[in-house]
Amino acid sequence: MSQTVCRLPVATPAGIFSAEYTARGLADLSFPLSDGEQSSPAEGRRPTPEIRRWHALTIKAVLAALAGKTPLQPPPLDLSQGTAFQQGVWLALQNIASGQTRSYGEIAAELGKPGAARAVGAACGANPIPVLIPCHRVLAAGGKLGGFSGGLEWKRLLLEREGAACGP
DNA sequence: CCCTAGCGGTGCT
DNA sequence: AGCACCGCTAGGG
Repeated sequence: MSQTVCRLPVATPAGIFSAEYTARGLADLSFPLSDGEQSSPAEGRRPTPEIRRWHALTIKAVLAALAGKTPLQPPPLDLSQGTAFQQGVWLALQNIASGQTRSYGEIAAELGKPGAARAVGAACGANPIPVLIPCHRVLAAGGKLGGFSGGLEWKRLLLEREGAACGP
């Protein structure tokens, strides 16, 4: 269920992201591949008019995020592939304003599971839509940077662009 | 700084 | 059921 309908490129000054859509919305956003390998420009079925509309929103939102601005209207997100816990985490992440940060433990507590900081980290790592779902705004306790599946350089860059305090 | 124990969720066997 | 992962954390050298 909820298969990928098509994959489209998102060109930015920082490289070409890749967006995957299902009938429900944006389901995956990948960072630009490391120098060298190219992804095919597009894959899957030809985008429907609806998906083309969503994709325009995706492009705007990603560009805005990379510029440190808060995108006004992101596309609908299809998070149905996640477990209930992961969806809870991803929802909580979307409530962190640009420039703000939380710790993994704080997110866990917010979800009523105070001991689940590590699980929150795992859920952040499973976030299919980085940048738009701002998993980079979650730091380790004590203001330390913590990890980032897309590479810590991205985490630092995104935090810096939105003027967040990140680490000593 | 390092190391250790304990933690919750997830996926594989 | 068991087990081995993890973007963690608190506590102790």
